[in-house]
Amino acid sequence: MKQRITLKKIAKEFGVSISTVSKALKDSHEIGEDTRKKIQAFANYYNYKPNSLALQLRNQKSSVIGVIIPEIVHHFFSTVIRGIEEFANGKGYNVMICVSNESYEKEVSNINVLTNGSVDGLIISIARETQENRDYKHFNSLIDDDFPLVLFDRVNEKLNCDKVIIDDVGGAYKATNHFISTGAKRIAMLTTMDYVSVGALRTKGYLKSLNKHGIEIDKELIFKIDDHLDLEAQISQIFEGDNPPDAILAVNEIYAAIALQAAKSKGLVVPDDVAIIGFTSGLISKFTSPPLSMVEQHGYLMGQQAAELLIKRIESEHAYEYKKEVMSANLKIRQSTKNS
Amino acid sequence: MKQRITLKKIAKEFGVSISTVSKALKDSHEIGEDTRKKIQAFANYYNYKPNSLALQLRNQKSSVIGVIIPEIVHHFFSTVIRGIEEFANGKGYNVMICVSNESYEKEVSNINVLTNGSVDGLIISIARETQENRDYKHFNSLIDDDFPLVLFDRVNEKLNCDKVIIDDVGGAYKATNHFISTGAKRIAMLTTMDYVSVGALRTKGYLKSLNKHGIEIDKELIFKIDDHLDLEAQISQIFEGDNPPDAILAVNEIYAAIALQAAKSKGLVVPDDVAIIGFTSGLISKFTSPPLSMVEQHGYLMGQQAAELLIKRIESEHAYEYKKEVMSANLKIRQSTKNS
DNA sequence: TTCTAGGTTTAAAACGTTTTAGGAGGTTCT
DNA sequence: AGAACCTCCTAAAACGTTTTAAACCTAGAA
Repeated sequence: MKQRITLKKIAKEFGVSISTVSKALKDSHEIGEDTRKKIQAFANYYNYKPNSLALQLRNQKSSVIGVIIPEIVHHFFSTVIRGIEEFANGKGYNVMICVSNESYEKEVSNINVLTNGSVDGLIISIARETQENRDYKHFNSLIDDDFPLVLFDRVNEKLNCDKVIIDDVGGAYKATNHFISTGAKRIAMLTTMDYVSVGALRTKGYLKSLNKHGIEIDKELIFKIDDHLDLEAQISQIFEGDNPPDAILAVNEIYAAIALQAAKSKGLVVPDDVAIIGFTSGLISKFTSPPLSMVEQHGYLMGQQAAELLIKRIESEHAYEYKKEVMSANLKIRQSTKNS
Repeated sequence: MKQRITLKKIAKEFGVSISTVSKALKDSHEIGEDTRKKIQAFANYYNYKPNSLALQLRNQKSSVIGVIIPEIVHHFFSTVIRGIEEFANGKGYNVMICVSNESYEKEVSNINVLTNGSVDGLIISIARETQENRDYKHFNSLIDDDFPLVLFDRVNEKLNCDKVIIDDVGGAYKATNHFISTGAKRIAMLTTMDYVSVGALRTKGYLKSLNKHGIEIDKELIFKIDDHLDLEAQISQIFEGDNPPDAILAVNEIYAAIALQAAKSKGLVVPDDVAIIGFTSGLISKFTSPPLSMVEQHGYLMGQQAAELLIKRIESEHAYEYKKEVMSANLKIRQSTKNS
């Protein structure tokens, strides 16, 4: 790669000092007009751009935001990144992405790498393995150092920092209410293992709705899927019992789509025999047949919110109390549910 | 945020010089054992990490790879990023993502920001608007400076740099052959405007197959969709003519899925009345009914390839000729096509 | 005693930038 | 003539690190 032009080289070229060049390029009145013009023309010709590393070092600020997500090939997360990216860019920040790949190890090492000065703050959604282990010391040490940190979607309530989450309880509550009001009697919950925070919260909303309507809870109707095992096999179990559900609330888009396929392959008609709602932010649900009713997750807004919280934190001189933003989750009815 | 500990502070603490501290932390034999141990213990206690900005400045190397993609909420691109991320991390690099949002302006400004020293090289997929305008001077100036650059998927043949592309011609050729061998007579091509490089190439493969089989080309069967307008409306036109196609090759997953919906809403049976194949890398095609046959795009491998080419280029001392890697695109038959 | 060798430590430059404080040289005012 | 004030420019410090060259001891050898 060709050597880039620096202030030093320009200074040498004209036999002036580095500071003269620096000021000339800033159009400072301290520098005589002809010197200024000469230097500007030269710098322009050689396409001078200040080295941002040097600037960052001097200013003790990188104007880069680090983002650590469990997985990037995932519609929801990429939507969030989009929101972060857009908001951050508008404020003059760039975005550096790392993927923890759901691994505790990698989450820790990503945090280590990014906090070595290359990043002014961090936006993170916690890895599955970390939630499983309940080991949050890497986050706590960040917090102890007052390092700007925003957690989103997969958060831990005990961590003392800014957070932005979806109203998981509310979304599941609304969905379950909708099932009940359209006549469903046996509503199944298709969820994750308990340690995944969103799975637990959505189940909570489901239970809340059943309770409110005085419907007895049947544990046989709560299916906890293990992501490490075969999804299709586990999900098709739903229809094996002798008293199968007439409605299914799925904790994410893939589960919902697989449940739909399984139902159809059992010869069941959706939504007449069984209605389905999934939490989603993806495109799949639009193209299944019938298209899936869903609880919409506004990833884009979530990303914007997270970036806004983070940048405020980065740019504020003094400490202030941590905020928790809750994004509402609304129901989008398509054809996998009956009309009320 | 708390001030981070630096060599200078440690040096002050012990009344020694900065170089002593630096060497002590590197376990250099030049430093006496007791001094070394003392300093190491102290640094460890205060969790000293070298400031990477300072290192980057000194070493004239950031170990960061910049990636500019047209859109991140897109299964194919996020898969590519995943491949880049994984390969780059393995080689000790981090990844910085920018989204051009298909805009020429933003592509230029992203390149400007990233090449200010914050990034050792760039991996880019060209924005639609840039392809539309045929204005590649920002790329050419990068190339003139010998700045490490790899283009992927949406490339321009005239640009003199490393490239990795999918065998678009071959993929479309195979898909069209499959249609012909399963008895299709009127094969439609559902593609983009000509300026999108992949659209043009896939159409080329389609034409090549027709030519080889001595099938006359019917321009009425080539539908060029304008991404700026309503997709559903344009795509449903396919079935309006009085001699509609019995097979459709779609240039991407969304077009294929919409074509499928349109066919079904016309009362056509897929694949009996009309067969469909789409270029895809997403999840949608798996969950439509019937699931879509597809030309698989190996985004993950593509990302790895791109990262490998780039890092080789970054780390090589001397110039060498530019490479073009072509990833093969194979056909995955599901239920939207007849069996041969 | 003086020299040498070896062990331990430091000064200084380098990476590229900005900024504060000040210096040179001229003009103007008293 | 001397003071005061411009205009134009520069030196040097600062950000945090690594590394080369050199300096300072002390012990042992001559």
